[in-house]
Amino acid sequence: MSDCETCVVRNRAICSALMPDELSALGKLGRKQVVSRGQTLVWEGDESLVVANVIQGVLKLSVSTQDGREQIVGVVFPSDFIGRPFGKESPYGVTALTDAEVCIFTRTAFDGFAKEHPDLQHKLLQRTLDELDRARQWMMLLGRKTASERIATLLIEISDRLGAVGCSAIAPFLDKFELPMDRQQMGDLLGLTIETVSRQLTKLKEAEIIELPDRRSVVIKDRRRLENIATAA
Amino acid sequence: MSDCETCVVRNRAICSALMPDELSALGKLGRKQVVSRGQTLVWEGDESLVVANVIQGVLKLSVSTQDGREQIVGVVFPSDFIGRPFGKESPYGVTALTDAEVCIFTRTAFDGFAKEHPDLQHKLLQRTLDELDRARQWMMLLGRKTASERIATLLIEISDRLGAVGCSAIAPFLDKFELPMDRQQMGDLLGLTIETVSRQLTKLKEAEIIELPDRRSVVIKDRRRLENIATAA
DNA sequence: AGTCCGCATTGACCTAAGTCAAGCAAACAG
DNA sequence: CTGTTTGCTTGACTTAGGTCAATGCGGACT
Repeated sequence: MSDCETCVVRNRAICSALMPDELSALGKLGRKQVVSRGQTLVWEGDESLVVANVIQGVLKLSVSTQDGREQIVGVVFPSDFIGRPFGKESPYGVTALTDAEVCIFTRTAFDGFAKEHPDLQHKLLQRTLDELDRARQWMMLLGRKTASERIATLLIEISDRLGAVGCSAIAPFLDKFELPMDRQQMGDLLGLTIETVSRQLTKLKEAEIIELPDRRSVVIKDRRRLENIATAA
Repeated sequence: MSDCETCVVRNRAICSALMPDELSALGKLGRKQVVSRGQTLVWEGDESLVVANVIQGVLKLSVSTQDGREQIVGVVFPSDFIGRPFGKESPYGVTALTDAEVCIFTRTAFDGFAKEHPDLQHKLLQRTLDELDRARQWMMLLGRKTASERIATLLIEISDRLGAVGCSAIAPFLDKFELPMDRQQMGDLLGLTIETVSRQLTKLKEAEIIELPDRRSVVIKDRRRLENIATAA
C-alpha cells in the first residue's frame, strides 16, 4: 500500500497505535480494495483468510439459518476493523451495504505483525471489547424491546455512528442522514419483517418525530422524543 | 493470593499465558472471593472497578430497561474472565447464578499488569473474540429463532459448556446435568417468558427428547433430534 | 404429619408482529 | 415518454408467544 500517512482513517483506526516506521511496515502488508454495494468480502463459515480496516462505506456482518432466515450481527463504519484474527473460521459473512473501500491484509500476515506489536494488539483488544459491549446492548434490543423501541434505537444509533465518522465538532448531532441499508436489511438487523419496519417508520412520521424525504433519507425532527422511545422509558 | 500453581483453572484461564514467576506476581495482586447464589458482584452502570477469573460456579451478565425488563447477555463458567478492563463503566451487571468462587483484581492493578505482559493481553484478546462470536450467535437466536429452537439451543449450549469445564476425555457429551438457573433466568436469557419456557420444556419431554427428573435437572435422551431442533433445520 | 412458601405448570384468552396479497411510486430501459 | 422493474407501503387476516389466573408440588420448618 502506498500512503498510510494520508489515510483518512489514520487517526481513528487501530493503525493509530503505530509509529510512522511501524505504520509503513504494516502498510507494505496491506492493500486498498474497493468493494461495491452488495459484494461479499467474506462468506459465513469460510476459513478466516483476511482481515481489514474500513476506509469508506458501511458493511454488514450477518449469520443465516439453513432455511434462509438472516440476522445482521454487526454493522461496521469507516475506521472499524473487520475479521477474525488468530485462526478460526469466520462465523459470519461480511457484505458491503454501500460502495466501500477497505484496507485488506491476509490474516496470517496481520497475525504475525500483531504479535510483534503489543500496542496494536492493545488497540485491537479495546475495539473488540467495545464491539462486545455493543453486541450485548443489541441482545437486549433483540430479546426484550418492542418494534417501535427497536426502530427508534436503530435511528439513534445510525445517526450517532455516522456522526462519529464525520467531524463531531461541526456536527455534534446528525439530524439528517442517509440510511446505509434498505428496509429488508433494517428488518434483518432488528429481528423484524420488512412490513413491520415500514409500518413503524410510518408511525414515527405521522407522530412528526421524523421525516422521510425519500426511501433512503431520514430527518430527526424531535430527537428527545425519539430517544425516549428508544430507551424504553 | 496464595496458591496459583494449584488453582483448578490454572491451565484454562488467561493465567495459562504466564510463566511461574509472572504468575506469582499476578497472584499477589488478586484474592479469592466467594460469591453466593444471587449475590451481585458488579452493578449495571457502575464504574468498572474490578475484574476477575471464575474459579467455580456460574454467573450471569445482565442488562435491564428502566421499566424492569431484563436480558441476560452472557453466562460465564469456570476459567472465564469477567469484567471490563481498560476504563469504561460496566454496561451490564454481574450476578452469581450458583454459589461461586472468583479470583478478583482491582481493575487498575490488573490493567497495569496486563500492559506489561503482552502474552496475557493476547490471551485476553482471543477470549474476547470468542465471547464476541458467541454473543453474535446469540443475536441470531434472539432475532430469528422460534421458542422451541431457542430452548433446544440453550440445552445444547449448557450441556457443552458444562462438559468443557469437566474432563472432556471422560465425558465427551454431558447428557445429564443440573441447570445453573431457574425458569425465569432461562426466559431472560432466551428473550421469552417463564410460561413459554415451561411449555416448550414440557413439549420436549412429551416428545421423549429430554427428561426432567426435577426442576433443576435435565437428561438429554435424543441428542440428535435436539440438535436438529436447535439448528433450525 | 401438617402447613407454608417459592417455583413451576397449565389453561383460557389476548395482542404484537408475522403472513399474504394488493397497490404505488421512483428509477430505469427501450 | 412509456412499459417494466424494484423497493416500499398499506390492508386484511393469522398466529406465536405473552398475559392473567388458577392449580400443583416438592422441600423446609414447626
